[in-house]
Amino acid sequence: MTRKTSTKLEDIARAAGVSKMTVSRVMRGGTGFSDATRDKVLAEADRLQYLPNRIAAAFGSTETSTLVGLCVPRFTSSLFGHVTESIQSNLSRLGYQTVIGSHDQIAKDEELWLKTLAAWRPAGILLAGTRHTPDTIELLKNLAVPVIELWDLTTDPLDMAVGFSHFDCGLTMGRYVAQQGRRQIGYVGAMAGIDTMGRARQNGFEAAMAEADLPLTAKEIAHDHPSFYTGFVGTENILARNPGLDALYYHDDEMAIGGIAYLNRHGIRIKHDIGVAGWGGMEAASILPERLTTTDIPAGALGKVAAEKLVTRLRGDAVDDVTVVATRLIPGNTV
Amino acid sequence: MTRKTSTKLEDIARAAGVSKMTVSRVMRGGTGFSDATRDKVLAEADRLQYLPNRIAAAFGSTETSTLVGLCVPRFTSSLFGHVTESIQSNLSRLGYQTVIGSHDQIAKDEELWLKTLAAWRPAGILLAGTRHTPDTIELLKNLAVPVIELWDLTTDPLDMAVGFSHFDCGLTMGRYVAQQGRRQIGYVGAMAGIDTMGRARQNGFEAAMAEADLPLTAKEIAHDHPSFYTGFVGTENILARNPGLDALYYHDDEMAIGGIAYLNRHGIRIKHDIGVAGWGGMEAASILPERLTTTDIPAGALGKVAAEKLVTRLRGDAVDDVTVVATRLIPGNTV
DNA sequence: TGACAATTTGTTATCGATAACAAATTGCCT
DNA sequence: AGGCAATTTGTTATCGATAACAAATTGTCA
Repeated sequence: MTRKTSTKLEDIARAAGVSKMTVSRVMRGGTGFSDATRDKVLAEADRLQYLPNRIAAAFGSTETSTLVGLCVPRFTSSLFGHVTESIQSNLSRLGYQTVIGSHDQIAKDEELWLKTLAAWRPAGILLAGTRHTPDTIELLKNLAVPVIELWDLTTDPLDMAVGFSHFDCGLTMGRYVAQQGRRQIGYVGAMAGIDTMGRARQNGFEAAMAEADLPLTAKEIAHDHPSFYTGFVGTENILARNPGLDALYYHDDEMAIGGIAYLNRHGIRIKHDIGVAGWGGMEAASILPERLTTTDIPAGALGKVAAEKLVTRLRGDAVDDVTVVATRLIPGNTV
Repeated sequence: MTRKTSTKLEDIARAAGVSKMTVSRVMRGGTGFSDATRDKVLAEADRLQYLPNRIAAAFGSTETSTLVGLCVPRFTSSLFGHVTESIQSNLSRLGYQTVIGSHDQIAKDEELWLKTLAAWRPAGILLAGTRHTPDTIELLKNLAVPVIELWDLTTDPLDMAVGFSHFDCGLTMGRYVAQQGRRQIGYVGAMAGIDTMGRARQNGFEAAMAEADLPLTAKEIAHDHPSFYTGFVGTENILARNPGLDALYYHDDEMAIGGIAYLNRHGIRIKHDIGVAGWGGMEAASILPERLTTTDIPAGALGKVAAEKLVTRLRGDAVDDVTVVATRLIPGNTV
């Protein structure tokens, strides 16, 4: 069997004239060795270009896996990009490595990803979303590691959760739009029947309509992913069927901006003729002549909180099961 | 020492009445066992809810690490989001797990990330960029695993490369803009002194200007990250200093769109008064009333090629050192 | 049927670190 | 100096799989 020949603890131990257990202790930086020993060992490790072997370390112990799994719907979304960036950099800072997966809202794909990840005995798991297959839930239970569900707090967490209520986002926006005097209000969505969180926002929005005795006049839910184009076309479709609409709530800002592009191109004045509200607080909205009415999501903060909460738990300290991240309605000037 | 109690090969072996070596062979799906044995073993594995232990497998062998490292500048960029998405899904399909890092154009951060990843003895490494510290290069050499540099082909690859020439992107666009009759041309960039690839595009662009005997009239290179806002402000600055400009080439589409927002807000007509060219082919450009003049980057294809190339090499088959991914100038209607 | 090849199965050693415990050394106090 | 505690260091067993080789079984053909 051909073996790697890189420096190992035993080589350092021999060179420094100590046992490899002592070297192990020094390398892990705890206590239980004299200053002289530490200096000698570190000098030899440096000279021999020692590269720690975490596979062997994880194998020999129960506690030292530093891999953390992160599964999101997709990395091409601006919000998930910020979450990923934040989680990765914070976990890295705390000494963990991030193993990623994406499921595109297909719970079975999350399960398949989790199965391969589980073979690596990760220290913890972060899942964006709350819809899981029964096998996923059972596997997570068997793994017995901390799990944080990100993004949505609509349902009970499996273990821990960091996020906010999408229902409340929709509810709050719905109340705001109604309060601005809009009466013929439509919803333009995406990923029909697949995206539970967009659906939760829609439900919240409809609840606000019901409160105000305003039936949600129209809905246009595309089957595609949310995108500028989906918003553009969705707006075209909903207005063709419902010419009298005076406000539109979109799945997200990207679609809202696409919708605004449609409205601009057809001489329909934003706010004056029709109100537009988005969700997500994406930077792209900054190019609009008027500030977009939307809900700001602190994606970076969410990732940071999640990473720190996971590590706190891994270190054995107590943490709250659920952390709510504050979202903020940005009134803007488009409704 | 408290140990995990999950099912191991030995448990299956005992239950199925065979040796654990036979179970190992069956689980890995090769040959060297009868159909009857395989069925018996798989049935027991299923009944006992066997979860493979890749840490032990990787430890016991030289060949079975399935972790692949991916380091990009940041995950919040649309293009890198697409690359990440594509690499992750393709590596996953081929049986590998993706461990991510981001360096935000700081070579030292890439090195630190690589050092922690190296401890996991990854099967391969994907790096977006070609600027590395000496220690990074030495570590990669010692690791002796396939390395693919993504994105830029301007310099010689360390091992393998998948990408395109940023210099050529700038050169081609520069020639196009000059050919459209523009004579007073400015460049609006970002991450001054940090981003080598944006710089390469700028160099190519300037080379085209020199060819056409057009000195690049003005440059405005922000220190910030590229963003809509950076493009907005950069445009304001460059025009304040150079009112006569008749074309602007931007670091990327995001900045170009920000620039267009500025121009629109000040009644400056795109194309008629001033030409605008971007880079990247981002979807957000689809909201513009006219199609943006830009260079389309096939980020998804690039990721797929890189993932497949890495795996081909890992399987021991021959691959080309360098794969060029075709970029495409989109004439659009803004220059 | 016998001989030899091909296939299937088992045995033993091993990867590189850590846990648990034991032993040796050092420090501190009276 | 003596005795006890605290610190430092070493020894042994072990994690769960795979590689290499050996043995047993099955298959094939003259």
